[in-house]
Amino acid sequence: MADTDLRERIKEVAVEHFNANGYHGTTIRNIAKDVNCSLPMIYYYYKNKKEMFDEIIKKDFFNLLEKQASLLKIDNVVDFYTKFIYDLNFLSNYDKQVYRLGIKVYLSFDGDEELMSLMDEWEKSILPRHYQLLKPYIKNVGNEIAVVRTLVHLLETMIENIIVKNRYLPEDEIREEISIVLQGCV
Amino acid sequence: MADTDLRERIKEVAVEHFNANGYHGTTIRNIAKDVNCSLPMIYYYYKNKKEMFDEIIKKDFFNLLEKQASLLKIDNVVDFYTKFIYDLNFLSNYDKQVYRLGIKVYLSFDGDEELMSLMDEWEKSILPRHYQLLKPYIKNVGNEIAVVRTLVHLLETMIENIIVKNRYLPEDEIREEISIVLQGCV
DNA sequence: CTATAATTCTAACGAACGTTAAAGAAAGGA
DNA sequence: TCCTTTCTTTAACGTTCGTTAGAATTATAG
Repeated sequence: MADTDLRERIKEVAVEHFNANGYHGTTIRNIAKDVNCSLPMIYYYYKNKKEMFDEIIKKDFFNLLEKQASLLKIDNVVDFYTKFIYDLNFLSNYDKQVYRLGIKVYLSFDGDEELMSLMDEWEKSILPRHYQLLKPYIKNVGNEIAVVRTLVHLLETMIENIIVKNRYLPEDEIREEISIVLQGCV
Repeated sequence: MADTDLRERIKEVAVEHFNANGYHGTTIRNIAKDVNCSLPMIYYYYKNKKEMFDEIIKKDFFNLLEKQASLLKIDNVVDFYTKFIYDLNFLSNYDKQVYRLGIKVYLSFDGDEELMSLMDEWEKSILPRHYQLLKPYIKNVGNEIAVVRTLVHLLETMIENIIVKNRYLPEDEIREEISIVLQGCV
């Protein structure tokens, strides 16, 4: 086992535990047991429980979000958003769990004030980004902003179904729903 | 203070704590401190921590859901769903927090397997109920089921915004989004 | 081979947890 | 008045928590 393999392994197990039991329900001892290492090893690689949780959200979750956002390049609008959501089905287990944990913090079901405000900032950037993306392709009048807002809301629910409830969403259902929202606009 | 006033007060404070800190992050001592009673008083009225949590979900949350569902009577479809969501803004603080806690369990962010499966049953009833409600008013062909599904998904996000993120959703925004989904069908 | 640095362990610390025993106050009917 | 039931408290139990001290082991470099 190489240098930081154990560190990564600890974090993987921690993500599972934080997901299953929440921050307070997760114990360092249980993590160590599942990793098959001694308890103080956790403290060798991480300053404490809180810094571990913070690293998962601040590093891994936001990396994931940025990676996702960077993929936002449009050809056909419906095709594009369908693929965007559909691909979430095939994220790695670790990425899914990090994503799930992030959503948990986003909904202020876990984490602390600091992480929450990071989330708020991110959220504020969502609508403008999608509006800018869709702008060149929307031909309708008047209610474009409402359409983008509705679309983003719909995307949120679908993301939650895949990531949080761990369901498989078939491509045609995704396409159907996106088409309904965008019908006549694009 | 009457007979069961203290019992209710304890539950109110408990709901706040479960919401803010999760099941494991909530301590009986902190509840007692906020209620301004001694620690064993909690055990005088509730068998233990778990039964308290269970009562909140099984009694209060599901009562709330049923009360909401019983209001589902349609005149004008868009008006109706708009009002349905808009009224959530004005739920009492206690009802909002119970609702929030229920959603937390629904997303399996808290609670246990038993509560989760209760939620699953409830969830299965959602789509058929809305489909039956909307059926007489939908005039479109082919994709009615997808429209209902999309509508329910949209409703979910809006409920989450009001209840979980504790935001005020203005009536016209709600109406706009519902209209976009239902456009041409109703 | 030896010394230094990087890992990993056993053992324990104080604090906080859920829960309960046991007894004191308050209230109400006889 | 006294007795019984209902409410409320102080004090403590055993357990588990996050965290650390300090020593043992392993790897690395000279």
